[in-house]
Amino acid sequence: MDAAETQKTADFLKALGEFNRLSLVYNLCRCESSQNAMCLCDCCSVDASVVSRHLKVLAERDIVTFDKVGREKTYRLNRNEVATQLRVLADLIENNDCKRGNHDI
Amino acid sequence: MDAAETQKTADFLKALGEFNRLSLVYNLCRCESSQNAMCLCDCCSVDASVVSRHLKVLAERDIVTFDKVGREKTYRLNRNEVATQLRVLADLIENNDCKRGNHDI
DNA sequence: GATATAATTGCATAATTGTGCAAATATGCA
DNA sequence: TGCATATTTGCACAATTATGCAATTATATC
Repeated sequence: MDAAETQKTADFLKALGEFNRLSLVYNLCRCESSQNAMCLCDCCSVDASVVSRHLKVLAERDIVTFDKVGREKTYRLNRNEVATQLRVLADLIENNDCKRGNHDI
Repeated sequence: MDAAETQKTADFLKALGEFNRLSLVYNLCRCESSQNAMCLCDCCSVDASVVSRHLKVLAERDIVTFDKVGREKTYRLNRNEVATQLRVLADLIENNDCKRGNHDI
């Protein structure tokens, strides 16, 4: 587990580990279809600019993906990728194989 | 998913989502036996007081547990609990059941 | 009791992060 | 072109967080 890999995992967890961002993730989780940012604003009582910035952080960590449709951006949760990352970490911790250079995350 | 539950999950992820704390977790992950804080200092190049504070944060979120042995505290990773929390979150996200009041985390 | 080691705490500080507001940008539509 | 809506960005500021150092507490050993 080199430092760069540790940092990357920490960044992923940190992106999820903020109340409003996690609320956005849960909100997207409820939606089958993509949602635009304005719609997502409803779930947290913060300014649209704040939602924009939080979504940017989530996108940087590949937690969400967006499509640009006209003047809107529609976001969707990368369910499988996020779930996989969490499970790989869970396995790593539970199976005591941190000592192996596990870079499959 | 009420706000308190969301906050709790965010706090758990935030505790893991910091480089030195995650390094401590990986370090404990490698150890079968408990490790005292001084030993853990070796894995991150920060002051002992910083390690002490990080371990406190991890303990507050039940990520690690400690025993007091003489003047030392020996820490161990709560492997199963941490892995379970991560997997519950993974399932929640993957299975699109955020809408249910899943409080089993 | 004196001394050494482990760990914590108080304090100051630097760095990061979250936030709101106003302005700017981008796009759609009349 | 002019206006409305969606989103981002610049800026300032508040809040939080990470950190190191020095002092303190707790405990073991001489």
